[in-house]
Amino acid sequence: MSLRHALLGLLSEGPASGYDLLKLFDESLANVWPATQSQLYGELGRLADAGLIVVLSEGARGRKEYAVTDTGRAELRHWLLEVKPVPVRRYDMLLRVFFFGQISEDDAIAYLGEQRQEAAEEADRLAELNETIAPYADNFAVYGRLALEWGLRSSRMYQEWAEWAINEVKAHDRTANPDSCKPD
Amino acid sequence: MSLRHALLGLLSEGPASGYDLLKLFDESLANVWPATQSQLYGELGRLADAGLIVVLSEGARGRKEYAVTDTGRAELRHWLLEVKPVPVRRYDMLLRVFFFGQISEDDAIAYLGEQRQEAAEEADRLAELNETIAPYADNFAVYGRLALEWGLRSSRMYQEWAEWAINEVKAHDRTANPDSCKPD
DNA sequence: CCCTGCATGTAATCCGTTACATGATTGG
DNA sequence: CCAATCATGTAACGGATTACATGCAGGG
Repeated sequence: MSLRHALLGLLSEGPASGYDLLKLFDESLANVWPATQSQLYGELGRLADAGLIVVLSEGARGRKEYAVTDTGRAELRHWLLEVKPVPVRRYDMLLRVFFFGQISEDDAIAYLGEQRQEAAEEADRLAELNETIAPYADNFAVYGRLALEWGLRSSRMYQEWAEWAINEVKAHDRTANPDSCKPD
Repeated sequence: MSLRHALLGLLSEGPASGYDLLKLFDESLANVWPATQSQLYGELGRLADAGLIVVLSEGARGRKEYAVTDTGRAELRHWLLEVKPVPVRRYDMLLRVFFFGQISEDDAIAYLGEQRQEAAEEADRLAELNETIAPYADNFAVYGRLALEWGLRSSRMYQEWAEWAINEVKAHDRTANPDSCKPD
């Protein structure tokens, strides 16, 4: 149920409409907790029903501006301080690695090479993003930078692992076929 | 839809029952793609309906032994070679970091310290697991080791990041309150 | 006047988790 | 004979994705 806390967190910096929040999500939280429009509006309704947020004002085109209530702020603090984060446990990419026995070693190496490449591109993308953030902006920028650094380190690690794994597969290949000789 | 491919992958090393597969899941795939018993039996039924697997034999206590069909093997290969892995994009732990503005800097540091600790424990756990795997066992062991190495590098990176982030928050604290002086 | 952007909602479907439910076999 | 293990299934619920559906307001 982290979407609700993400919304409470965003609203805790100031009132916003569903539309505003959707943009905030896409700008800042997309890399750690994506959400779709329909999910977002649904959750806002439920948050309002639960009294964690309220409609501050209604504007043009049915625009509703929401603000966090004290109950909502308390819930956010509770989640931040007392609820243990759930570690990620599903890696489509690694699952395939278990089944490398079903494809040729060349195909396995090609797969790992692609992963290496994607990780490198992700690292570049994040490094660039890092440049565009003003050094001392709002709270989101300051703390978002910590998350961004995580992404950078993560994609670098990913890249290095893929390089290491390619060599492992090649070594395994040589053990299995000691007479064959393939070019790099 | 990776559960289905995980099942096809496991079955591609030899026939097994739902019960067998459940144990295989918990032993080898739990860290990259967990599955519950009820999910597994449901998916086996759907795979059989779709003709990707067949019931080889029925044993005692209603035991059904499944085997992959050629269609199933083709589907597995297709998934391995042509379907791009979906990158993980939801990090409960990092989402909280964005909202550090809502808690005190000491609380933020405590949070990061816990994460550092958990990462260290995970690294130890995986290092130990690495020792228990026979050097040249079956395909799963050989390639599973690649995934395990990923986990090791990942938890080390996580740990180092948390240490770095703690210092960042402290530095930010000192910028905000230049006169205060806290013990480490 | 029309297109773009603002703005909100609903419905269908899938995947995953938790809990419930049941029964057969085997070893001590 | 009893407990542990083998073995399979169903039901309820929640969260996420995709697609559908609608309509207003402002600028060119």
